[in-house]
Amino acid sequence: MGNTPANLIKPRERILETAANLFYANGYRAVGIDRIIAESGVAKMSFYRHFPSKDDLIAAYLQRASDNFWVWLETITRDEPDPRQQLEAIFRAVTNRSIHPACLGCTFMAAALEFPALEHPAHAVALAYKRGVLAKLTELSRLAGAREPEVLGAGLMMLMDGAWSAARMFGPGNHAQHVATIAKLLIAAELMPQNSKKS
Amino acid sequence: MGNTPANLIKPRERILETAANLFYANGYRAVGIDRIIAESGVAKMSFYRHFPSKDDLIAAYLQRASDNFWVWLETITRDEPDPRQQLEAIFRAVTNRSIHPACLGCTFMAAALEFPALEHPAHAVALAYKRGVLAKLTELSRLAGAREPEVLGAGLMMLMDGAWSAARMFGPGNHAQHVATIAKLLIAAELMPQNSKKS
DNA sequence: AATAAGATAGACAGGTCTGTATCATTTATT
DNA sequence: AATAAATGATACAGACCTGTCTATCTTATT
Repeated sequence: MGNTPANLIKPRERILETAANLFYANGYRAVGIDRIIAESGVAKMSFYRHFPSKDDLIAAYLQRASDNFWVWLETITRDEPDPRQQLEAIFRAVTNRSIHPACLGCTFMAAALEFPALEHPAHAVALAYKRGVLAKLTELSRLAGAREPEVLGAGLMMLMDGAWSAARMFGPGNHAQHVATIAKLLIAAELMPQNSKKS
Repeated sequence: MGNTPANLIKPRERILETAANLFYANGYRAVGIDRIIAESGVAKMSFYRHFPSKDDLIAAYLQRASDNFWVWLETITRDEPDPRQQLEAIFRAVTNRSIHPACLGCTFMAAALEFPALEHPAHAVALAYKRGVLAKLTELSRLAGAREPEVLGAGLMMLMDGAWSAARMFGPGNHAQHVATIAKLLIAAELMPQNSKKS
């Protein structure tokens, strides 16, 4: 008895899985260690053996979330033939994810808001992730032939973060449903030199 | 002695002012009642006479922040002759604010992230505010002659929230500096029918 | 089978949080 | 000046939080 699948997974993974759900849905300060321990079915000392402190757990969770995101991005863009279509594919995926009821916004943004200090481990992991996304979008913009890749990259980045914000703030059925359309429009505009002349 | 200006302001205002600074900079759960009381120089019972609970204070603060925002928006758009230029003026102002060192992102977004339940008073006030902004941007888009005002309004809304996110996540000198350029580009694209044809 | 390592269970310490109670003092009203 | 209302200072209760300690039990390794 008691040989439920959950008990066969090692404690560290069970903790990270439980923490992921709780942190994402409720935030970081709102979720206590006791609750994570109770819901993951792990002893307190086992927890502190794997994670010296709550901040360490948060940082580990964010790192795992970051890794997961890059895998997700890779699967999305894998079959797209060129940079422009890769960008458009990314924003179709963002649309699909944003309007899904399970989407509760961006957990990295939540980390930055709850831990304002840039040096805080949680903020640092979140910032590294966001820097990576911005760099990726900028690089794809450059490869797609944008006149000002940094500007287009910044614009797409803001659209993406705005979509996550909409999901959290408005709940299901929010205006992030239009992000793919807007992104496509923006890409088209920045790729046509006649539209990007200075004022 | 002790007649410093701060002591001449009524307790309720001192509390709201202190709470504004602390909540905006640190978040809501991270700031305790005791700290607000200490820094505003008010007795605990005076606090609880004006605000029955911490949640009431948070809601009152957010309502005041919302009022302040609409005043700010009014001053920005007052002298602009037409809807399109009003939109562009808004995003110039967003740029200026985002890149300022004192900008720590959007306090309403922080409220939505720390209080996920849509029914929570803090989230409710934040959501009402965001709905208002989205409606305003959509209305200006419509008046400016956008083919799909809801799409343009949604896009501008996401750009704005993305700019606030950038400010919080990256600190001073972030990619929100390009939001005015991007917004202008997007408006131009959506106002020219040949660019908004369906795929 | 013997030994070492990891996990469980629960009590516990020290701190912080929200909110209440008590009582003296200041300010405003009449 | 007398009275009512608002504020100040501080102690306190009860809950919760992070992290530690001890002692028992299960699982790997050799």
